Amino acid sequence: MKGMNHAVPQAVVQRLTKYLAHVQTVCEQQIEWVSSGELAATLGLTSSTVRQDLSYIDFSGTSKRGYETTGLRRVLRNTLGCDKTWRTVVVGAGNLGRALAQHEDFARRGFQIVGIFDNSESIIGSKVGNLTVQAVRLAPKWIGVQKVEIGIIAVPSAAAQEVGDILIASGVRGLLNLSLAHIVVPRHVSVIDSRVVASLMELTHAIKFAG
Amino acid sequence: MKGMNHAVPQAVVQRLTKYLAHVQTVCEQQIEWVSSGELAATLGLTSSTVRQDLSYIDFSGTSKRGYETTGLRRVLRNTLGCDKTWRTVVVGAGNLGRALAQHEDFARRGFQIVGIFDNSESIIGSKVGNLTVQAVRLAPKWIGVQKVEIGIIAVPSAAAQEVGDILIASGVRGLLNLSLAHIVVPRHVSVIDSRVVASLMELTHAIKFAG
DNA sequence: TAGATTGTTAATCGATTAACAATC
DNA sequence: TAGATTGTTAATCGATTAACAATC
Repeated sequence: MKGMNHAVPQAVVQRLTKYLAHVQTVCEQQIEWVSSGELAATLGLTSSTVRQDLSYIDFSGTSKRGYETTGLRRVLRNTLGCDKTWRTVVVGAGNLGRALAQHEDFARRGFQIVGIFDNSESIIGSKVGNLTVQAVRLAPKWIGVQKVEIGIIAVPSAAAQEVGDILIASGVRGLLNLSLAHIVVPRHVSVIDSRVVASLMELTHAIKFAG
Repeated sequence: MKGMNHAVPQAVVQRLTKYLAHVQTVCEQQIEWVSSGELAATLGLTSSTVRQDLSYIDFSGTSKRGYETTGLRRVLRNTLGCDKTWRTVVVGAGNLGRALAQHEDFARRGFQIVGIFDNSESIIGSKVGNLTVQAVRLAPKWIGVQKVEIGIIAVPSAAAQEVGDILIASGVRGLLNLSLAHIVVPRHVSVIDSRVVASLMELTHAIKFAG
């Protein structure tokens, strides 16, 4: 209802990605309607939270029926920005960087990996899928020419800030940081920490204190 | 101070992983003391939040000096469970699964990948580092014998719940879910969603509404 | 000692949940 | 119509921040 009022809390944005994942599934099953109660039960939330969350997006439900699935999918995709293609580069062509550059889920959601960079002479020039690993020093010019919008940082923590600075200076608008390091960025750039490794630590903490 | 009182809020646990990353760095630089103000400035928090967070762990600071770095590192590692080795398997030997199985950061933090499984005949038997990809049907027995504690789910979303059920029945205590699917688990098992793909959506949402 | 920094309590802020009138 | 479900307001809950006495 609030539509483009965009002060959507981060906690809500995170849940929107979950709603989209589920709505995508039910759409594929040709199911036409989904209620806040169903979404809540599926994702372990309360229906109140779901309705509150969906009030942030520009889409209305229907009394007695719930939310029309294809419409909800469209608006969630639009709100989350995955209704367009985002030109993306990966810096760091180690195991993780190479894997992400070829990760199908990224392409499917509109994240098109158009380049991959590394600093190691032994890796530069090698192939990753259709792409050839380029030297990091070529990145700034190339990113500008190719109108790259997103940079994925898949280098060791010690190099993460430096790579971030290069990407930002080259004009990317957002960074996905896969390292454990905290990256400082100017206000006009967005960063999200992927937390793959940190997640495992959260998991072991939880295991230690579970039944 | 509260020590093993373990109702540590998830938001706090997430920040503890960040404190550990930074404390690790300063320890390597032979710096002996770190204050709540420094930690806050580095990570973009308030010193109040840092002190409140550290009050959950069994470690005290010193007036006028702050926190002794190697001691803080030890207690954070212990609290987060990365002071021991966790026997871990990966299910799904696609790009992402293979990359994670070989990811150095995991090994460095004590997550020892002892097995990798897949369902595809064309992948079974192939090598991933020192490991050989095994058929998923062999997982339950193998996991029991090998005393595996953690399972990493790197299969497509549609198969994630089924793989989770197999891992849980085999006796793992925690799951790291890399798929976009929501996984339902019994109370004695912990799950953390890694959100690599979802993070990119959070990022594009942020980019759309940034300056 | 004087001053910096902790640990902790109280105040504020924000997010979740409950409740219910509106509605299809 | 009757009943299920939304949208929204108000109440609750929890997390962050401010403030300050204790302390080294």
